[in-house]
Amino acid sequence: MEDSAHPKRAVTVADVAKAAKVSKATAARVLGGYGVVSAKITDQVIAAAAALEYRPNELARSMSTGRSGIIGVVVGDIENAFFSLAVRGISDAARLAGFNVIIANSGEELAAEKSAVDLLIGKRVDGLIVTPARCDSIDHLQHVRRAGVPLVLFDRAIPELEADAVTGDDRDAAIVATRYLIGQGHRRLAYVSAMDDEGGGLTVLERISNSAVRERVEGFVSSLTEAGLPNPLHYVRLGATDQHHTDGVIKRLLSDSAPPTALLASDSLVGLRIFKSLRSLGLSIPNDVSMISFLDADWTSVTVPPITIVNQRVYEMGKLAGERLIARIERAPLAVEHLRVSTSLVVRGSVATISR
Amino acid sequence: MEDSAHPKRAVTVADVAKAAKVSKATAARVLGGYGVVSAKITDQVIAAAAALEYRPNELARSMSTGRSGIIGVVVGDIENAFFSLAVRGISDAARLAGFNVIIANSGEELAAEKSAVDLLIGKRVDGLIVTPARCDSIDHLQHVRRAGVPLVLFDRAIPELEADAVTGDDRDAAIVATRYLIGQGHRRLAYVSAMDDEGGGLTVLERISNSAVRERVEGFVSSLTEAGLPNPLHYVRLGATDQHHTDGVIKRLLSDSAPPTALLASDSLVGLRIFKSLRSLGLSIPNDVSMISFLDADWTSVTVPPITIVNQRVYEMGKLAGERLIARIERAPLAVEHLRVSTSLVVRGSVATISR
DNA sequence: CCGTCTAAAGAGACCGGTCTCACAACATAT
DNA sequence: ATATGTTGTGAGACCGGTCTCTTTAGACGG
Repeated sequence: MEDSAHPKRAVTVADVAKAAKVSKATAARVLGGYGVVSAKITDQVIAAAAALEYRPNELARSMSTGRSGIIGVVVGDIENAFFSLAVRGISDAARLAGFNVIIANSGEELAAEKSAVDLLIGKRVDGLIVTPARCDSIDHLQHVRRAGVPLVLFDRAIPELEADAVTGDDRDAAIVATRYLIGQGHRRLAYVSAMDDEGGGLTVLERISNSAVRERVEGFVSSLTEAGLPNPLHYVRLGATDQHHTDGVIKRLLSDSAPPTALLASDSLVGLRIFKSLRSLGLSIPNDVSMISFLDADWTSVTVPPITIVNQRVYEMGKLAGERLIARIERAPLAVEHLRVSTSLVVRGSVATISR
Repeated sequence: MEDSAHPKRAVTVADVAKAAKVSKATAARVLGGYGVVSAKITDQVIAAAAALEYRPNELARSMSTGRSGIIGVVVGDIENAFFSLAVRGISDAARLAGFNVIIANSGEELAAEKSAVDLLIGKRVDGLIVTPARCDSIDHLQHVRRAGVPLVLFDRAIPELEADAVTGDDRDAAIVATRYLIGQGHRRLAYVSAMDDEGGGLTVLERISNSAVRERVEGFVSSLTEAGLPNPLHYVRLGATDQHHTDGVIKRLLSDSAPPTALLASDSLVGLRIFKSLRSLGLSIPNDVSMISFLDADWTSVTVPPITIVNQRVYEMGKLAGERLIARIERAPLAVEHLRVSTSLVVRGSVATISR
């Protein structure tokens, strides 16, 4: 009774050709929309195709044309609003140009990233957008370039790799946020990131294998230095990977003999965790401690107080990355560029003014 | 200077075979991991493959095996936390079984959904997970079935279509939430959804072409009826598609001669918009009006008051859908089932108790 | 020493498209 | 009339794998 009894060999051009009583080549010309065919034969073929419910096998098409019409995207974590917004931007750019998107999650793990890249290359994607988990391990990306597959890095740049990158202007963003805090009278500022905190014996900066975070920390540090504040790295903390760890990080920061009066959260997930940590400690924002988060996530505008944020135009970043990649796919010779999308500070209510 | 000068014809089994001085068939056996090959030759081939940096062309592989190892997912909007969580669940299930995921956005538009489905079928995905934008237009999905491609519907069921569906237990969820509100003394309850409000001359229920929303509204209505409350559809409103429209919907609801005392938001995006609407109207939750939202979105736990929600286990739903699809792909004969993932009410602070 | 059996390797068809080339039919030029 | 050009169609190679079938070589028995 099931029509799935016959595993239903798909209808091919040859089938259509036979039904329309023309050669396979002719049917293919009509169906593929290339070459020249008379109007009469065209109609015959189209009618036959409709009757048989012909659907072209894109796989076979890709095989002979060498183009798959797919762009591969490797992100850290789709569940993160940052990436889902970016993916949306990429998808929109792709759709506009007739490309499709295949997404792989790396979970910010190098091994997963490598295998995802390998797999996408295997699928013969026309191009690749990658958020590199680490900026210090580039073999697999080097291989992408050697394979001749267009590559655009997203959110994080790797100067040693000759590949386009689309990032936010992280250094500048951190500077603007930090200067703002200093301008509001803060003198002890902390920077909190979710980066894995593993490297033993390395300085904080050396441990940051993620260019976006590093640039921000550098901007943060340079602003503190510029303001003549001592020991700028003292309050830079990594490892806010989940709520539990964040609680620990925050508790330790605030039990310092001279605790920071303001916290800068490296992304909206960290920001949310910090917010919850502070709340569970019974601390009031901004009276007890001020904070600024990156990314205009949903939650930041509905808290009390609403959170002052660094607005990263992530959708635009994604769209730009998509467009750049497609440009590279369609007309190859382009100079390698690092595109920076500017950010802006959105002042809301989470920063107190400290009077001396 | 550029190595991209040579468009770098990819390395094939034939190349590896030549380098290893064996036949193409033998090299393919080693590289494809099938058949029998002596240890010595195996080593030769592997060495040659490594030297040439051979990467199999999955496209060609899929062509001959008939399996692509890809499952296609068509969602309404990846930017929506509901879908990105679901996609995460699907991806995890897929990865575990060695499948990859290709994602397409329908923007909840039927035309986009159709073309996405067609395209994925063209790519010869091994199976399809679709969130149907409308439950009353099923030609394209019927075609998926006729093409013999396994299909699982997500979030919304279509009984007329013989296809598996994974949804939340929407009816029950609405009943639990509604009864809770009634139990807290509320007598005038509103239900607000983001569904497009287009159909002229139809009753509200007829206009809801989305089974999840319809089930919820039905549950909502039946609970009101059960409690003996009059005119249960009076406060059911569609069209909260963006902030502006939501502001309008809320304003109109609350200027009713007998305004509702509690609002039920159909999803977390609507919930957030309602929250903002109420705030901009200067109304206090829950003193002036109570609300419950679907989905445990980030923002719901950090507002003041935190929002009472219906917890949909979306990740589990996604994972279940993925697993179900894969089961169907790998061992076809399975009865069609509608799997419901139970939900639960998480009571927080957005519902007031009304004493009479 | 020959025949048989089996393991390992090679030859080549096939998947479903694209695309080059050959060829037929007819129009136009000489 | 033949030479040349144009247009539409057919035949078949090709993409890079898989996989079936055939062939070769070595092991073993009698």
